[in-house]
Amino acid sequence: MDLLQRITENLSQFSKSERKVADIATGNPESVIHTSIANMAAIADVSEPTVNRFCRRLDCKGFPDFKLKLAQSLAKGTPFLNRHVEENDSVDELTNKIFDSTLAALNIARQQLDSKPIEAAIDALLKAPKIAFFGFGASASVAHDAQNKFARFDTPSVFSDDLLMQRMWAINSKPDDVLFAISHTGRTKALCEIAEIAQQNGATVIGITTVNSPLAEFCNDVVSSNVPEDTDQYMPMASRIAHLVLIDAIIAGYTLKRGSEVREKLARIKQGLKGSRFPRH
Amino acid sequence: MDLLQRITENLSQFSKSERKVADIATGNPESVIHTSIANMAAIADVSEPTVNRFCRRLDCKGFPDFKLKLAQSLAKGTPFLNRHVEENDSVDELTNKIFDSTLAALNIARQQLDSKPIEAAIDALLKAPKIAFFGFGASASVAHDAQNKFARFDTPSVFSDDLLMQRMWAINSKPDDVLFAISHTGRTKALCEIAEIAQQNGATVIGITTVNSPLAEFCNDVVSSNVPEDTDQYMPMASRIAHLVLIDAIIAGYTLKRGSEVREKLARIKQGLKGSRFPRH
DNA sequence: AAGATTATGTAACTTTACAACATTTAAGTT
DNA sequence: AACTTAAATGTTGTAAAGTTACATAATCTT
Repeated sequence: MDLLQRITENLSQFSKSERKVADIATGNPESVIHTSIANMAAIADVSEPTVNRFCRRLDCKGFPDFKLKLAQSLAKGTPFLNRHVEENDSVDELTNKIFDSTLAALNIARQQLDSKPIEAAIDALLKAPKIAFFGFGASASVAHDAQNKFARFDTPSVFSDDLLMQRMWAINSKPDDVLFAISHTGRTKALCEIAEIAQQNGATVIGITTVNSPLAEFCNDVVSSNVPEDTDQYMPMASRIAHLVLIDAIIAGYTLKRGSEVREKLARIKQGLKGSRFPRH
Repeated sequence: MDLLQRITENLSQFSKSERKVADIATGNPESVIHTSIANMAAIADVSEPTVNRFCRRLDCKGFPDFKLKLAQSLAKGTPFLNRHVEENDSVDELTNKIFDSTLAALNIARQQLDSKPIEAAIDALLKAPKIAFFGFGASASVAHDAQNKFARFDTPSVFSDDLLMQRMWAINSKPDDVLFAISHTGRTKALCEIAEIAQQNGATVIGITTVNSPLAEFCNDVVSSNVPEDTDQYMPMASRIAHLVLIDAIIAGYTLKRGSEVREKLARIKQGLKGSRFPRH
């Protein structure tokens, strides 16, 4: 876990002098990583061994090791999840903030990942006669992306953001057919209806959505991203990226389980696409 | 810039012995950061001062400073870029690898970011009478996503992955109209044609693509993600995520420059969408 | 308040990194 | 090809940094 964070969280287990050291470390980590233990001890007004003991208490081998880990903690940067764009930001600042918060959101999603639903999704896909990817609004493009990838396999797949088309597919669905219902909030009424209809016809409904949402009720399997809700200020940003990556993982697993023969086909498809492109010089 | 990357890029400026040191540093950075200069010299089979000189050549104050920067470089996580999924990976491993490599790719894109083209894109959008988002294959869903976001503003915008529709728009385009041409490789022939037609009609063509690609030739502004080409094994994965985030940044900047009145409208739109959803309990 | 326990500092010791100088190797030059 | 010059690499010695072991001071128990 992050060292700087660990220092602030475990302040209680430090002694009086050690806390002085902790204050210096958290207050000015940038300069601490370039300082000697003697200097550090002088600034904190404690003895050198105290600084050393402080490091050990944090599971570091010694002061140099502490500096190393502190440097890494700094490099990783604070989880910039809540760095919202502000009025007077320059384009450069703003771009970095957008990247930062996306990275932070993905990181959180990664850490809270549960692979079981993903595994279940892969198993369902392996025996699916046909597959559909449905979503509305921002989730429509996620569904679009997913279908684009599945178009490379031999199992028939469709994408739609059209309410009636979706409904028709759902009514025509048969057991083992797989429907991906994509929605960040899981509260889109129309999609819940579609999921319900599909499920009534025996299809396997996989929700790329939030657990405990209305949509989750109608899903046989819920793949959740756990991206904090307040990430997306005016429109979906980080949440849909997490959805895309989750689908990437499902596809990677599906590709793997389909065996080497399918992977060769994929390589051939990639090769075949080159005809539509200018060759590299 | 990233130290590990700088070592591999500047291999030429190192002497023979220094290159031995570079090999050890890049080959096993994890253990190097916990080693003394004496040990490092022994492993590389050179003298200690050679190691020291190697560090200085990389603008480090000395060996400890080098270790510090190396540790930071590791913490940023660049090395996970090439973590390809393998045959016997469990679903859990594989999912983590997909997340890791996506994060790594985004990180690189972030570090090598040039905000000037983004700024230019925002300026072009601000005076655009109408906007189009075109792309094929995986980039079609990126274009789809971008249009979905722009639908919230008052400027007319379209998305298409249909060759003829795109061509019609391009022919009908007028000065100041903005066309987003999205393609990772920048080698899709059809898209190059469209871009050329649009440009001939005076439209501003913004490429979300690779610099120096054929497509870039027909663009007034190229927003590039700099994601390494070999990231995507069978189908686009990391590259398109970077494109999405770049577009997010453009939209964020556009939203900001449009002023508070537009932001209020966005908030109202978000509010208005709630009618299509189940309320939160 | 005496003894036990914990916290902190002092001093000696070890390791580490670096500078100055020496030697080797490579590259020009006549 | 032999000599000259410059660059690269290594050797030795030293100052600084970090750590250990021990001593002293502060704090807590009963």
